[in-house]
Amino acid sequence: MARPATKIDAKAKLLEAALSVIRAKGYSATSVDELCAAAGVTKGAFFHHFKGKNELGVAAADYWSEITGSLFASAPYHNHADPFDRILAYIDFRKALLKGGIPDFTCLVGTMVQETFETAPTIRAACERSITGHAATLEADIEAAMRERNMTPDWTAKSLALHTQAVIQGAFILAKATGGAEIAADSIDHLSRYIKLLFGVATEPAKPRAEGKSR
Amino acid sequence: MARPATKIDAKAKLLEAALSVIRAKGYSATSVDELCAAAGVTKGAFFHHFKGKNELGVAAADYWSEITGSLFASAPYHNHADPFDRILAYIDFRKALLKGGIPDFTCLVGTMVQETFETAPTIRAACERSITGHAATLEADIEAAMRERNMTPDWTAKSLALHTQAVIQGAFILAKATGGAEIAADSIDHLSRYIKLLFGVATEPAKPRAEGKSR
DNA sequence: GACAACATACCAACCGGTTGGTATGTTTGC
DNA sequence: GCAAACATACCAACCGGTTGGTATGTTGTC
Repeated sequence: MARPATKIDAKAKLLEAALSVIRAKGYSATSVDELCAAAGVTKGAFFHHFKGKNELGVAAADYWSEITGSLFASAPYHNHADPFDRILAYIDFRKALLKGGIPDFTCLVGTMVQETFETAPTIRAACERSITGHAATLEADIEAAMRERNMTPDWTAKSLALHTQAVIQGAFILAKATGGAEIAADSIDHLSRYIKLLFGVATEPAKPRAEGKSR
Repeated sequence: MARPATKIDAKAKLLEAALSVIRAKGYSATSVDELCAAAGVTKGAFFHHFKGKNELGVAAADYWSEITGSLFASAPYHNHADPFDRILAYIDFRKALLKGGIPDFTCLVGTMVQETFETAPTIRAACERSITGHAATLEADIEAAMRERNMTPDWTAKSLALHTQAVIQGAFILAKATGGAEIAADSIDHLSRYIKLLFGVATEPAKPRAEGKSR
């Protein structure tokens, strides 16, 4: 057993603190001292578990992958029998997560990679793993939906899966810029509409072209 | 005439330096000293022109709006007679800008707002102005294209204009995460495809549904 | 008693910002 | 028309606080 059990482990508390503090203030603006204060541990504990701030950054990104990985793995959208329905339910799920304060629903690795892509290669790589790894879980459903319909489009399942992540990350930026989630939700609606159109599902009350004007 | 003429103004050099340094390292990680060194001026000059680092941030965002504003205003995509063609040409133009190093084609305000949305309201507001202002230039063409086709969709021109910005911002994040522009280009292709589908333009070699399986 | 898990105390470098100062206009009173 | 008064643009040196990081304990567990 070995675990002291009395305490929830300084490392875990530091990682948990990192998620909230970095999402609110960004990676560079978050100091080690502040992280320790938020976690309720001392600096000695910090440097006992991490060689330096960058290593904490990598660990935070990996921890984020774990947390979100299990959140999405156990999410109800997998219950749909049809893979296409799972894709749409996934997007609905992402939209439903846009609740609470902005730091609460935005993405840790999306925030971190913006600041570190040039200066901290190990953090950049950890963020890449997190994003592409999550996209890969979607790719399978997209591929299945394509196969089911015998589609041979000029795009790949992988690029569409990554596109969903781009839209979501971009929606977060708009939310941060405007100070609210409304525009982000609209953008995710557009993503949903796109995927329905791609797979040939009618969405609109659509009365396209009524009078002349062909194009 | 009065112009010192000998020098190009310390303020202008600082703003120019801010664009490149902040895009590469982020706002928080960029120090005033570093900015001064990159601009070739002293700290005294910095604080003569700006009350503090945050004021420089606001000025940099406004300067970014100016620079990009005139870049897009004079871009050739406006030459198309049909508003819908202008939209597609705009997106092509954005894709064509994905050249050179990542800090060279990514967005200053998209980067800055991620770090400052909670801690520096004035910078956040300046970034919002920049993004929404740019989106507004697109909105007019979208509205015109909708009117031309007598469309009454369940989305607005404004939300679609902002969605294009979300996709582009998200594409930048993917570029930063993967260390290359390829995935970003793919995502912009998806955006182009979406808009064509929305406006009822066939894009694909598309052989949707060949055998049974209706849905 | 050895070792992991912490805490305490401390440091040199760097941070944003201030200081007192100079050099060069520009304005205004006479 | 010219000099005092003021304004602008900039600079080098410096300041106190904060930074990431280290060196050295102390404590609890096997």
